[in-house]
Amino acid sequence: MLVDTGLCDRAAHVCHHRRSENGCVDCKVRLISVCSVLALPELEQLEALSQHLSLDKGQALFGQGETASSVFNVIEGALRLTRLLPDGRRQVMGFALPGDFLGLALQERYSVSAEALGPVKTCRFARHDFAAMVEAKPHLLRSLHERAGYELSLAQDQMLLLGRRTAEEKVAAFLLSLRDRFARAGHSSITVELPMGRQDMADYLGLTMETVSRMLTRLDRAHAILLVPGGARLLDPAKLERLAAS
Amino acid sequence: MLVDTGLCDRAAHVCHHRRSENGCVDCKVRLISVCSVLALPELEQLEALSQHLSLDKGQALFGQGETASSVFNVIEGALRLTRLLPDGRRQVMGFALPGDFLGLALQERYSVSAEALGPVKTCRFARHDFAAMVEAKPHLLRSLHERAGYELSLAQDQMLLLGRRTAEEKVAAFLLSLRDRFARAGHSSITVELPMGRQDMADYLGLTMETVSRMLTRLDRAHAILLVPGGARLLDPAKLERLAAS
DNA sequence: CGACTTGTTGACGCCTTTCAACGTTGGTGG
DNA sequence: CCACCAACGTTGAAAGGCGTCAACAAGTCG
Repeated sequence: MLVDTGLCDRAAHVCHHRRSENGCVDCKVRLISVCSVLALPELEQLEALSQHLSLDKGQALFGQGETASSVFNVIEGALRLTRLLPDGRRQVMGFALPGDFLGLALQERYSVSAEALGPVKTCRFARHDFAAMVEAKPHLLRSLHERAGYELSLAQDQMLLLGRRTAEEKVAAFLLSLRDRFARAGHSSITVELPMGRQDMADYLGLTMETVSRMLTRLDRAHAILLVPGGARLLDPAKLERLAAS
Repeated sequence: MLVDTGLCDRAAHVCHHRRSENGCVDCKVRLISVCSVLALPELEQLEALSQHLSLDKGQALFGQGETASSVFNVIEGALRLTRLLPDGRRQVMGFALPGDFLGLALQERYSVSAEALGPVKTCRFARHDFAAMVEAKPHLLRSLHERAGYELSLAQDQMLLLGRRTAEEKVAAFLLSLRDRFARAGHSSITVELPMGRQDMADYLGLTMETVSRMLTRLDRAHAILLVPGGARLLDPAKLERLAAS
């Protein structure tokens, strides 16, 4: 698609050190990220503030309670967003996928911890710089606010799930919601990738690892899904919807 | 403070029909609502768009999925915000208290239903009008966005509670969080008012009414609280914090 | 190949739900 | 004034869903 893709591949290191491929214009997630509301000149302005940051599996991007010095756009890979109880019990608040923006509330401190589930590429901005840009561009703030509203709605879905659904319903609903999220990002497929482990799913759904495993095999045996390494094939989405009670 | 307070009191009905007391300037919740970021001339502008709306106990302000034609500021009383599963299971997403803004995401449709827990007074704006004002005043949008970030953080607290706390912890944490919310609104007291019924608490905490009742009496018998009609006196907040595991 | 991490499966126990009875409060009308 | 009723809350007994503990399987990396 682009002219210097070849060049970029050869000089991959330098390129990644600067910006995505040849800059924001060519960014894989531009059209599904907050950047999509920016015009070209604004995009260049943003690019000047950006900086690429890669993480390996398990690395933390930031921790709950830390001063929020940066905000991030996820370009590639997935992260889990978690909160901890003092005694170590963990709740996964969500999973960040390509196109997601981390720190959109622009608050002083991170309200969750973010850890890479696998290799991750992000676009980093100093919060101060980004906030200044937001201040100068109300439509960017508007876009951020829209996203915040969407996040709030997702959080409400999750509260309903955590409070009022059974284990089987939780797992079924989780698979469907993941499918929908991938579809929104332009990745429609009958096979849902599960970049997170069973424990992460459990901590997301308010269950134990064992129960998640049991429910997945139950759905498998009911021919609603087919478990494959690193994912699940949704054989019977209609049945899944019924089981999810949504 | 204002000249025609006397007049207004005598003509209370008309006044309430128009705006709070003598208008936004005298509004009880002005300093704790989104309006607090508005300068006086802006406040008058807002007042021109406002309209008072009162509800009786049980009345619905709006329903989930309905077109969001209005947004609201809660002036007096409390509402519950709920979502329903198709089979009738209910999750209370939160309780709106004086100073809270309903519809701050400014989305097309309401994501929850709102019902009055008792007599309620609200300040109503046509969403279109309010959105236009927000568009013209970035600092108002900024304020809305800050509130959205706070709401998101509360939602995360609740997800942690729903997913990872025991029944006793849930109830203890609930009492403490209610106390803190009243304190934020300037209503510090050792006795926490409980404007909602046991079923509403249960649907908020992901429990049954019976379990909530049992945990409350258990806390009472442990001398952590004292149950009183319509509320609870927090006898031993420290013990409560310990029991809440927060 | 062996150690380690991750996931699956089974047996058992407990916390919360379910079902049911009873108590309490407040409003209504005789 | 009090009987009556409905809504709300409390308490008990029993059942069940999910968690806990433990063994085992499978995939991964040195």
